[in-house]
Amino acid sequence: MSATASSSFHLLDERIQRFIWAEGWDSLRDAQEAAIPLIVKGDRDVIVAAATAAGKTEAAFLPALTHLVQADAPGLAVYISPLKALINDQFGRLDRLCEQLEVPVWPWHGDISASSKSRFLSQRRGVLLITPESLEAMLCNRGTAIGSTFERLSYLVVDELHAFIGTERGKQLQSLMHRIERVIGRRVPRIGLSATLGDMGLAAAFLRPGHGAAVALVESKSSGGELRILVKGYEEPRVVRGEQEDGESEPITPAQIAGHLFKGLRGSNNLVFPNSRREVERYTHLLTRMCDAQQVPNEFWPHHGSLSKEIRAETEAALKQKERPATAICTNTLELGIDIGAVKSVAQIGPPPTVASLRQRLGRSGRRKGEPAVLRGYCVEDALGGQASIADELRLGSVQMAAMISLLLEGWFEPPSVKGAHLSTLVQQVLSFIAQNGGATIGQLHGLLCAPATPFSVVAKDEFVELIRHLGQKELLVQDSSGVLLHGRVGEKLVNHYRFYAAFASDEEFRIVAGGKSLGTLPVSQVLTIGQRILFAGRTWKVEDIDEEQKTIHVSRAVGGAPPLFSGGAGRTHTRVRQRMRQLLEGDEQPAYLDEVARRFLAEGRANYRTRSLSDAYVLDQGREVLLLTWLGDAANEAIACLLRRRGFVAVPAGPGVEVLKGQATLEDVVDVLFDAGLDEAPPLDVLLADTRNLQREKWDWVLPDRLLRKAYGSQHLDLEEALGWIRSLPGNGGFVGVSS
DNA sequence: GACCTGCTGCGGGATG
Repeated sequence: MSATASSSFHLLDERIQRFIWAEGWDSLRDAQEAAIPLIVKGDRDVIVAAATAAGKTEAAFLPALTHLVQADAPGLAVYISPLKALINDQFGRLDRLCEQLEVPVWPWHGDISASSKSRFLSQRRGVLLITPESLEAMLCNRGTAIGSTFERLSYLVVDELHAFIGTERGKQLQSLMHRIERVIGRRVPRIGLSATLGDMGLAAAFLRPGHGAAVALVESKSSGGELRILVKGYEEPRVVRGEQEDGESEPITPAQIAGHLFKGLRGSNNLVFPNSRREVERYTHLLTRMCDAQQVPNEFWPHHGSLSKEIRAETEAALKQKERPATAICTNTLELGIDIGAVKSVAQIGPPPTVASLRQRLGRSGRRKGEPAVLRGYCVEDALGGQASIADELRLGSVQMAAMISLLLEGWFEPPSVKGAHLSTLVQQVLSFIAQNGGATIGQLHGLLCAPATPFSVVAKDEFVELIRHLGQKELLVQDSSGVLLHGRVGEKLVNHYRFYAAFASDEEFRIVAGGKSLGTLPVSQVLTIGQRILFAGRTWKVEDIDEEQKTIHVSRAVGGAPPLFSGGAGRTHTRVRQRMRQLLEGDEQPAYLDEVARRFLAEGRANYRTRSLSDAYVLDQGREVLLLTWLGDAANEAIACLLRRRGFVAVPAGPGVEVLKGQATLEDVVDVLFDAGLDEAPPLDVLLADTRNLQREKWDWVLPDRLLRKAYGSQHLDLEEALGWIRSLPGNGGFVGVSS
């Protein structure tokens, strides 16, 4: 490390400089160079955004540790991570450096012993590595000790900031940091570490609500290397009725795709993303069977959230070791965080959930200098003919894949959605603060959580009062004679269980056990019968017994069988993606990365788009239903559906548009009502959703009063402004109406 | 027609 090359190096403590020499690092990365002077003084909030493996952790900790060891009294830095695995990784990396500095490092999460935790509590100095849930538990259960525990706190470091923005857990994290600062009576510098973000302003506003403009921003300049892309199309033949008498017929394209993967991926490390756990099982099964059939060692390993820790660890170990090549078939469990080394290529089967997610997945490939990142895309479309749907005719899956790749190449990806009010998490934070403080007045709670520049500042005073009253009716809260709020009968029970600490809900699941050995878990919503065959961990099993008390399914090995269904929610597609899809269908651009079949899909989509005159027509008459083709994102389509429902129609968002049941009405009636909706003022969310049921999505939604539940849902899921903007921009506004059938 | 994350305090009994 030369003195002239780096000015930031000299800002670091001498012992840290010696450590860097000893490690043999030739230079500081640009993100570290820029972040050190901003962080070392410990007087401001900073976001460091850089691609994976750019040394973000060091960018935060080299200056933060310098500050800690040079302070008059021993200080404390708190590092907050979304994953336990990441805490364990970071502990390994930090502990060696910190040992030389005589700074203790304390991992703290659910798997850490109580004795280690109490040793930290007696010392209260060094670096604490913790999850939001463990921090919640600490505030909840050790309320009176919080002031002294964090007395010497100098930094709050948030890792994987992008994974928190716009989520229930992110809202919880904001509230936890805020509550700690309130107890110790001063602001603590917040350091956010993130993958590159589209909108740094949103991230800054998230890190320091109300004062985002004052957050210092460091963005790594290191540009992405070369990217090689191949997208292959596969056509699934139509199933002729009568051929499937002995049960479900298996589709044939997965075996073809697996064959291509087998040839292309063997001999190197890769990740395959088929978008669902069920498909992970399907492809792992196909690929391991191919290894068996060719009598070669297996190179394909499954990884998803329903698999046991042991099976996942086996896959991670296969990827990490260097002796033999390994490919993981996975869900987004391998998208974030844990270090699995560089992979040669990434395969994406079907369009990815979002461009942002595709980008994150590709970040795992081509990380060594001079090596390109490689993306293999696979598109499956049903053969046309007979009763093909509009989605089939327009080849929407393939068009979406091409649209998302073209946006990726332009450097665009979805900004995080930060409009959600997350009132569910407000309920949790009210209950938690009462536990911490041994009771609270309504004014105290409102001032803490809902005042300007707090995490729930969108909640008005009257709404907060309504919420607290409702929590009283539900026996979550009671008021004592002096007006202080305490936990009610139900609240007491819920707070005094460890499930309370997580802000997000989770499905109840069955354990799957074979011969006494746990294989993993399966969501409880799934219907199962004894004797049925399921695919799990890449193998076929027969269900022997279902123990509802113990929530356990006992299985034995079996041959053949249909894969089990996993429960799931709905994806959210952004308007920009839908508009690029339309642009692709209207234009004649030929993306070079499409193979012959994928090119044919695009050509067929374009031909059908023209035949139906969809450049002009936005109303498609489909007999009993009308399809309004908006080419907007899901949030706007859902808002349009709500506007029509308010006026008596049955309407649901449907891919690139909104499907409306005609009922007794005519197509012209539907269009009239649509224009009518565009003339009105934007209705408040609770009015818009007045007739809609089943809005509960988050953990505490079940205790929200109806009006606030609608507000919470609407703030997160509807884009009313965009919906009204679309209606108002329709051609002629009552004049020309495009109809196609 | 999706996916992921996380979790305490205490008491009882065994062991050094």
